[in-house]
Amino acid sequence: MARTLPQPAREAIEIVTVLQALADPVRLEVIRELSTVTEPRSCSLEAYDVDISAATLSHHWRVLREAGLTTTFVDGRRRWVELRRDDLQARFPGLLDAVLA
Amino acid sequence: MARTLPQPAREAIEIVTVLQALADPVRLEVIRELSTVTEPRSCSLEAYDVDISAATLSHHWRVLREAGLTTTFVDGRRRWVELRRDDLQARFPGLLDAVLA
DNA sequence: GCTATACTTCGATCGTTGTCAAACGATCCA
DNA sequence: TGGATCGTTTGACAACGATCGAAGTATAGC
Repeated sequence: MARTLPQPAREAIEIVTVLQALADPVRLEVIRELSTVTEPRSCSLEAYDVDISAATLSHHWRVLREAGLTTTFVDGRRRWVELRRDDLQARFPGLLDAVLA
Repeated sequence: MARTLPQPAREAIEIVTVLQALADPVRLEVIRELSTVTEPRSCSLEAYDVDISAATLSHHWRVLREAGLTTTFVDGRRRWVELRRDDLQARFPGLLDAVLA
């Protein structure tokens, strides 16, 4: 896990941006799938139950990361995504649980 | 309070639609202001701290109502809006609290 | 070095949406 | 009945955003 792509600090995460990021069926789905595991998960298209191109999924990862919902790790050619549970819980307690319930 | 404008039944409220409705700064603001009172509140522009036209606010009330977030009552020339707290709490427990906190 | 791999970025398309002014509809009241 | 008021709807426009294929970038492995 070489480096981490740029992402907002915990205090810089904005509620409107988070809601905008969650307000898309594809992103909500991948966030749900991310929430079922605790370790980082592969970024790749095959790992998710969505019917879009790799380019589009890449766009969604960026939106989620820039909104502060996920962390992306780069490891060679592979990328890994992880939900920022703690940061989100600290910033907006209960929000993620309510959305994913 | 003559009639109530059409709105989705509790079971028909969708999470993505609710998130889309909340993911706008103006709508989030008026929802916040609505949440500070328990009775229905006036629909009129002067009653809210937003910098838009009456036509645009009217559009936002429609989006919120159709998403299932609010109920609109018609009484003569006046309209009143109310947060659907119970329906939202039943459908997505904790969501509204988390968003408004 | 070369080539295959894994994902991103670019450029373009096209539907969606936030916005306003103007027109409209309904209601109240003199 | 005729205005004035309150709010919606319509029509138009610009900005945004989801999407894709193609080109680009970095890395692994030979």
